[in-house]
Amino acid sequence: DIRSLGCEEKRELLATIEQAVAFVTTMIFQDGSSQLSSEQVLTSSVKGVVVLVKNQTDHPCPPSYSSIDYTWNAANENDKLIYLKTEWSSLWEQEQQAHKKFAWQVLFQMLHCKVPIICFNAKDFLRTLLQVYGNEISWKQVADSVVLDPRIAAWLINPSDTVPSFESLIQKYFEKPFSMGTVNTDTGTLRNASVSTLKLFFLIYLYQYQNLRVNLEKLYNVMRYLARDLQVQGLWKLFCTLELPLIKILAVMETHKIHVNTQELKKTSDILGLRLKELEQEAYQVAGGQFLLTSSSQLREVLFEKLKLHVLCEKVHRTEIQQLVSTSEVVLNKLQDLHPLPKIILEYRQVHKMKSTYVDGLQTCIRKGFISSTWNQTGTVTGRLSAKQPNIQGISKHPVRITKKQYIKGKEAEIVTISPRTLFVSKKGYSFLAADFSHIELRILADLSSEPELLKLFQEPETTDIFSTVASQWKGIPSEEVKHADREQAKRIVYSVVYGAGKERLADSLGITPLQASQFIESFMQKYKKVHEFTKKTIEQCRNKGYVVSIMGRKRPLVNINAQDYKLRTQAERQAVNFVVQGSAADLCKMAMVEIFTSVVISPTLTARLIAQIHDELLFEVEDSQILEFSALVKRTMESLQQTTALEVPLKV
DNA sequence: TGGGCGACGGGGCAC
DNA sequence: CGTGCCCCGTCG
Ligand SMILES: [Mg+2]
Repeated sequence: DIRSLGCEEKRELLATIEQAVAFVTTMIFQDGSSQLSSEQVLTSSVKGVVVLVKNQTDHPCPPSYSSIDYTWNAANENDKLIYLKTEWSSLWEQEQQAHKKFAWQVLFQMLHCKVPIICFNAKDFLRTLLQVYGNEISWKQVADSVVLDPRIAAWLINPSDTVPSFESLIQKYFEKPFSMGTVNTDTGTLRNASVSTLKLFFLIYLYQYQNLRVNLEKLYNVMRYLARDLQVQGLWKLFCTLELPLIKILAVMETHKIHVNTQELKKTSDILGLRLKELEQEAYQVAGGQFLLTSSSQLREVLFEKLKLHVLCEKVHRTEIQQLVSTSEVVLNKLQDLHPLPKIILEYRQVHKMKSTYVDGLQTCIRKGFISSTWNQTGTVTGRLSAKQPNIQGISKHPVRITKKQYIKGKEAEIVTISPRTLFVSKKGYSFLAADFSHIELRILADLSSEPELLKLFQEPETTDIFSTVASQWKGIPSEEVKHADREQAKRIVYSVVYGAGKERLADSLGITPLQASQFIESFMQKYKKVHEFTKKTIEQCRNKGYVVSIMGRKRPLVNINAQDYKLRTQAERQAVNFVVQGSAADLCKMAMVEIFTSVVISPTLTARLIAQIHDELLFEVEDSQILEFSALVKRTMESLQQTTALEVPLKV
């Protein structure tokens, strides 16, 4: 505990840190738990930080473990365990001030000496440091830290393993038979602790910390094995150059708060609520009774048992598991001419979705007028990011129009449009800047398949809009005559066919017959032969290796690729094709994030902050005076990834 | 008997 | 067709 150290001891400690070969660290929460105890990390507030300082051992690991320009060291009784308190009862006292200052000195040195910091859920650790020392430091100061996160390593090795826990990693890597020879120090360190002179009531705390020491030593060893595994699987570079730098980017992003227009939020919630009440009454009238409009099972009863609407309609969708007649949008659209109820339900659903998810749902995420999403780096199988509370990647784009009778009588207009994205407002003197890759997945597909027709479209400068051009070629009409609907149809056909949509699915999404859809699929395969070859080749490679690989070497194992079961096998085939394209797009967007972050950190003047990543789009908050300079930098950086990754096709932002 | 809780299914938004 | 998050209702 640094609070018990004298002046000389503090100096010694800083010297030890300078000599360290690694740090293994975790936050300690108010309830005594650490980041290693499974989940529940955000519920309890942070009490302090424990750091295991790894020192050079007399017996370094055998060379087989040190092939990454780094020597992994066996557990050693010289390893030091430090406790840094980060929470202070009152900063009025000089003593506490001094402790806080010294704690930061220790952490600052750790973060800047380029010695790896191993931390399970490193993002939460970095974010907490930024929050605790927010007044003293700039976010740019965490930029050159070297953090290793075992959870991310494990996820890269097996992205299907949804959030591996510390315990499961121990099981998998540490308690393997072959690890027995190298690691046997856990009970040793416990016994070596000479605690007999300490007062009794300290024993329990000491035991806790010794237990923690054991676990941190284990974590260090787990990271050793993971590092080896990453190297063997060719994932080490991806880990070091893309996923690790992303940790701090996400940590910094989580410390940034976005302002929300709470007054507008409240107002729209009320308007939507009134409209829902109206629709509810209309629905009860035409249905001839009350029922829960939000309940699909009750609606099913009304539509198909009471009114028997489905018998007048052939080929209605059924639900996936229970194989009941679906009440989904597609089905309700088909029923519209038979009865007034489906139309009412459709509007009710739209308004209810808007209110519950985007307005009231957003409201629950607001703290003091601001929101900040939690970003999950290991939440997808394709390498994408995910966000929650709020899911800022899923905010509706399309506005909803509400016709209102009387809200504030006569004062307001009859029709109001509600678009959730306008509820987010930038700081005064700043603007939001969005930069998105244009048709990134299609470009990647063109590159991976080397399809000449597709490549040509992207390489020719006269192609202003890819899907309009595809539509004009498709329908054999001049590009000026391509309508919005034609473009949308072309877009749907392209993405549907590429990812293996069946004729029924495509028919539903286009509102055509399955026969027409199957003809579309056929002629698409005919026109873009190399795309079809690419999908076949991808599936074949997956069958042989058991996994597929993205542009940057990200892997997705698909055991079902050789399954007997037709449904499982074909699903794996579609997942394989989708992964290569979606995963590669995720690679590129992450690379853009890392490069732009680095540029801003280096710049003494740029202050732009990343607000969100929406898969192929980066959203920033930029000082108004820097918009021109920064947007040029962003565009240049993103587009030059073509050269970085040696793509045949240009990237457009 | 009834409320709280988690798992699950259906539905719908994003890319 | 793929990848997510989140709403709601149902059920045990
Ligand atoms: Mg785009």
